[in-house]
Amino acid sequence: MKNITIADVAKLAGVSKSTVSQFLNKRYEYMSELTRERIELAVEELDYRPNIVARSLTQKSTFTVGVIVANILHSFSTHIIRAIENKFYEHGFHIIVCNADDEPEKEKEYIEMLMAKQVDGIIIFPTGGNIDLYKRMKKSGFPLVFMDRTIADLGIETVLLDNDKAAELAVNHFAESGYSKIAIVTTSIIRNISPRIERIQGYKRALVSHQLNVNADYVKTADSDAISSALDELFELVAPPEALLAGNDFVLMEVLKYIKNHNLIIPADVAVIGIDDVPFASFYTPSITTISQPMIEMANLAVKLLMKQMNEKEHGEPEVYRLQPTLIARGSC
Amino acid sequence: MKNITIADVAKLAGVSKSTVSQFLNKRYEYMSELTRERIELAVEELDYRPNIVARSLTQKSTFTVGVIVANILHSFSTHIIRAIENKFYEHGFHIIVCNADDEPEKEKEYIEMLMAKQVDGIIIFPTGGNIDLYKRMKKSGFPLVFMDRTIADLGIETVLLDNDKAAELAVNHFAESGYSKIAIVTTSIIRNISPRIERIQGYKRALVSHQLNVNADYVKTADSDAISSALDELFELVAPPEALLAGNDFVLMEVLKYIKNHNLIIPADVAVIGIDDVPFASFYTPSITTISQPMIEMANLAVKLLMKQMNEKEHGEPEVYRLQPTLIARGSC
DNA sequence: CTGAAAGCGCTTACAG
DNA sequence: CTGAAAGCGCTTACAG
Repeated sequence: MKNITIADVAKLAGVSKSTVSQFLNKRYEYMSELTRERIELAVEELDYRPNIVARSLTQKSTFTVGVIVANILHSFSTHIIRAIENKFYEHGFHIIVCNADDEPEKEKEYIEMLMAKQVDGIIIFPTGGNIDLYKRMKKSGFPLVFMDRTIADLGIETVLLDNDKAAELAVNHFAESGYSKIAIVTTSIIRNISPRIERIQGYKRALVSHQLNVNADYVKTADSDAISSALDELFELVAPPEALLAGNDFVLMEVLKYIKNHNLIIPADVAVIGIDDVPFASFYTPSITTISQPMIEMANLAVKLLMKQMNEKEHGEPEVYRLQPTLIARGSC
Repeated sequence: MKNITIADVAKLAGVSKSTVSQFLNKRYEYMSELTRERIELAVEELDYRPNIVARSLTQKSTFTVGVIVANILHSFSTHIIRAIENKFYEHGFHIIVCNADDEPEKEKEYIEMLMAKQVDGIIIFPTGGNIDLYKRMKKSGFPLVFMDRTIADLGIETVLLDNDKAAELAVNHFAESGYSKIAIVTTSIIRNISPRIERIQGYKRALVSHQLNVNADYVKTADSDAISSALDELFELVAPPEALLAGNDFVLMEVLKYIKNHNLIIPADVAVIGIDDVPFASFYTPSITTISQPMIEMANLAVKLLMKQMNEKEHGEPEVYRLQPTLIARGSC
């Protein structure tokens, strides 16, 4: 069951390996009709498939890129991965998906493994825990794009949501519906995960622009498993909030669980808006008003930027691209 | 910015490439303490990383496996991918995730690309549209495991849910709650996608065992976008069903949308059970009774079977493994 | 228009 | 205990 190689094709077609290689790479210009046909036949006959590993070794390109997501369980991550995969498929590239599980250590191992595997570039949802490594990659000119999260002063091209704006849209909507006691809940902000920080900033700024009080008690950050008790604290306040902005899909689910368990009514007791347009938003009761991210565009842009880096030796000034969120008004506010 | 290779290390350490290679592969037995230390230092000094592509070429193993899912948008697929990835990570393997998008043509391209890339094995959620190709792979001894769906008479190792049992659990639960007008809705069964067929069979068998009528009008199969009209037909029957078994997560979502749009009450107007324990089941109103698949075990088993095939030349008799579902009783029935 | 040769960066018998 | 040589399956100048 030995593999058939270019040598077998060459022998059968009665030409040299070089010529077969030219054929495989569709460089027909200097090839006689006859030669071409004979090779074509031989390839057919042997059902020959080029070994891409060997090709990669000579060409210094594996036609594979890595995608390391911080946490694959976010519906955002899954959708982005899918869109990235789709786009690269069009270009004949494969992606290797890695899940850092929010652990910088795991992220580091993945980066090293991917580079050892000679991937042509990497898209990372950075955990933020490997600054030195990011710097070294950047310095060595390795094609690299950040997604979803930005890290200050690194000069790495980044695609992310205009998070400030996302929070602002939500607060505007709450305010226009007459709410003034508006709280925000996000997952943990250790390691300064940028979207969370920016969403809180945007929330505060928007409150101010509506001449509303910024109440520190109304800003909660907690790990997934502690969100329920954070909500307890919120609702035990003398003046509990009447509107809740959920910072992402995890938080939204925790909020909805909490509301259900405490027999609260949306929006009569508390209005809700979630950032990330989760699949069930439209048929939940009541339907949930959400802020949607332009995921396809974000994915396509990241792919485009990475491809550009892979194709050009000269890298331009890296930019941070902030795409615009949209509010989808439904029944929860 | 030239890459540093084993030759650079050898030169710096003052030994041959062979010896460095021995070192890298941790074959220290016949190596003097001194040599080892010098190589260690040289590797450190140069920050040398082996090129895995080159290694793969000689070793005929890429330490990479492919996973082709029929449709990545099912929450089941995502969870399985995550668990597979986790398990392979432990073994030092990477996975390349491909999404066939329910298109046999795309599945075929992926299989060919993965094999050209010399992956060590593939786990497929088969679309069912490439029987000849599956056969050829099997015949050539290429490590291959099917997940979620089985294809008759192919002799390929398969891990899937006991689908018959899944439907039975649901029907039992409906019956015990006093329902007799029980319908089942699944996505399209063209190409004989096995879980759908088996779930319908299990449904029928369970009805019989409860001495209930098997009413052909109560069995609906339709593409995602046609489920809504299938439900119309169901509810326009002279004797509309009072209980609905949703064949998977897509169907469940369509069912819930439909129910919401028509102002029906669960379970008063219609009881609902969904196969696949979707994330929102526990906090939906009412909470949704579901049939849960043992996803982690299924993933781990598939990995184990594939690893076994990759490590043994002699393949034993391929088996079909059906894992057991569990019913999670909640408020919708 | 086509082929011989060198090279990509490793590993693997084999010899000493 | 260590090294020279061949080989993995391709591609790429270069020569003719």
